[in-house]
Amino acid sequence: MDIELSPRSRQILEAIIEDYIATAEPVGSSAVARRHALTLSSATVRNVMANLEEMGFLTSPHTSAGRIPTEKAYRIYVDSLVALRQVSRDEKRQIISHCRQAGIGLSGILKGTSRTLSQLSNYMGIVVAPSFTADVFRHIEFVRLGQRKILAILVSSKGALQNRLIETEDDYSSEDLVRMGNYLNDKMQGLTITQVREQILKEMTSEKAQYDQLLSRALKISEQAVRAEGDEIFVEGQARILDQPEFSDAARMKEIYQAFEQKGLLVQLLSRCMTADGVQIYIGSETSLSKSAGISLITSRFVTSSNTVGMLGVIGPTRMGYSSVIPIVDYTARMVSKLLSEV
Amino acid sequence: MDIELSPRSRQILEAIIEDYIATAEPVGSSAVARRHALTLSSATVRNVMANLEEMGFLTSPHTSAGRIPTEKAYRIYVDSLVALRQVSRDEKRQIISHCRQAGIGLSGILKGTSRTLSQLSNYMGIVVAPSFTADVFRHIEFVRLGQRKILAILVSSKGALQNRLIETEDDYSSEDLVRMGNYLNDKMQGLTITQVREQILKEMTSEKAQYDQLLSRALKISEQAVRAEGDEIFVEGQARILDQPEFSDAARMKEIYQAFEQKGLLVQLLSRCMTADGVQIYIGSETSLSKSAGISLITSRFVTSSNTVGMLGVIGPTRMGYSSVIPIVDYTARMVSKLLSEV
DNA sequence: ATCAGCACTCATCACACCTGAGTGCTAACA
DNA sequence: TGTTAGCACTCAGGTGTGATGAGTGCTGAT
Repeated sequence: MDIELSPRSRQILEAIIEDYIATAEPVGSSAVARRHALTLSSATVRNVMANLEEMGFLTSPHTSAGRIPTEKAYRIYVDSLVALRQVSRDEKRQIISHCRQAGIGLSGILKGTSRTLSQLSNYMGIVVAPSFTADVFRHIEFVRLGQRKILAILVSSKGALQNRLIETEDDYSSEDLVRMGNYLNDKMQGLTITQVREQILKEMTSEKAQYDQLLSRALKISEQAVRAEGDEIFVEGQARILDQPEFSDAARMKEIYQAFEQKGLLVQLLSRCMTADGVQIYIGSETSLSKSAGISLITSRFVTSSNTVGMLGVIGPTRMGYSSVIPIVDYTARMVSKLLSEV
Repeated sequence: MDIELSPRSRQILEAIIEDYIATAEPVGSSAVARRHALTLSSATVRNVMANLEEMGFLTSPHTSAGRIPTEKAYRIYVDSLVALRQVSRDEKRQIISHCRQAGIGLSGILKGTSRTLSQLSNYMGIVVAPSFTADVFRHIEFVRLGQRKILAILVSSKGALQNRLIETEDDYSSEDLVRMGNYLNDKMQGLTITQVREQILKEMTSEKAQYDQLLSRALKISEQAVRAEGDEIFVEGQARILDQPEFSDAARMKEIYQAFEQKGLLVQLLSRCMTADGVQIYIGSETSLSKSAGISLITSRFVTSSNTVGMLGVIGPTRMGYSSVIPIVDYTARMVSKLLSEV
């Protein structure tokens, strides 16, 4: 497809996209000819633009307006046209210092990170805390802390640890707890943690559990131990999106906010990004977020010391400053990984 | 002040407020005369309205429009005019069932509660999880769980418990931990938990700590144990606020969202509500939220089994359906208190 | 292949005008 | 004295008209 594009066409397309990103207004032929010091007249540019429109890279909102890039144009732009900016020294400094700032511990850093992303990009920053429910179960241990209080320690195959305090209705002896642990460690080898939970839930309704009081209660506790705590997700800079001229219209904004309110949707969207390495870019309908809202998403993975994987990124309008945001997301992901590996 | 108001004036004021709440449009004299089947002509109503305007209960956006209530009007309305609706059976059912739904444990219930509030009121639901930093410190204990892993158990004078897992850089023996505990229990009696933390921070910089390695590290750990975990706050239904016609204007919306983004502001606002019992109502500028945004807040406290206090409520436009929202907030607070005391 | 020129389109703006809801005031009435 | 009908006045908002200008597509010359 893009082989058909002559170098000149590509250059013009790039110019249009960048102009549009800068101004948010349809760009006309003369603007391209002028601002980009091409040795071409506006008429020639017009011809090229007509071609580009036919190929589906541009549309015009109406006859006598300039043209605006389509999703397809953005796609080819980020794939092959955009010249990525370097992350400036100042930005690097900010990323490193601000990420730590918001608080301590994992969630503190991540919160700070989402804020930093939002600040640097001027769009919405978003961070999904690593969850290790996809990891393979290795070992579980229950420790009796006191009356009706149990500490569950869950280890995944990657060495990730998860501690959880559980308060129970009845009291259990240390021996009971050891037996519970052995039972699970024996039965659940090789399953992912999500699967372990499913298995437990299944057994809870089984015949055996109906008769065996201890087993039944053990399952209940275990279930709490492996239950996925709602994926922590940090969104910062929601107000910033209102700065974008294309969202000054109330109806569209409403659409966006409603989409975000179901955080489940976001998580789902973002978990797709977890599998691949490096920066990933979703443009407009590729996000499969609200159909018409013209939103783009730039994400990257990060890794913790215990090898669990989280996701961070930036959400903004399709008309986003890709050239600067992409490197920022990339660099931030690296830095967060580094920061977390030090802990 | 409101003694000056004749019964008729009050009745008319009430009618205007309720009309305005229903329609969000300035209400004119004839509308009042007609819709409320008063045996009065519009001319008479006009006279009364002129009085009310002079007294500061009404303003007109411009000469030939109707009048809209001022904050002062809303104040007197909620204080003495409004006829509170009963919470319907259906709503009660919803409150009870939905609050439990979102998940388990405290934060699950609270999340569900904020969603329920939002759904029933059609405004924004908001819940602040109880924090016990204002409670008086009673007892702290450190338990060694394993290499470099400590469990801190903090008890407040009201009997509230807080467990926290702490990972340390160095390893500590059980004896070390007991000594640390004794030290704190001894020194910090009678202070609130917030004060305890301040005290610890102070001592960390003291001369003694500079020389005493163990003390210094003990303080560091203790500080983590009593550190206030960012008050959990659940906001649900942010998109709903866009339904309100008065916020269809983009600039105002932006203001609102920016205000909410600093959750600190919200927390501050809400912690004011913690002291008093029963439903509290803040109208417009009384919220000391963004000055011009015309926002009201209806809140009530709830109490957990361990006697810590949280806050829940509804945020909406000043032009809010007070008559139905107030009872809903009231009832929800009672129900949540009950729900939590069962745990 | 490039470009100057030209006719054409159409959103946007400014201006004027009209309409109607709502007001304040006054004078009459109970 | 309180209430009401009537009337002149105000002013936001809608509608219509014409001018403006940015931008286009096409054509014919270079």
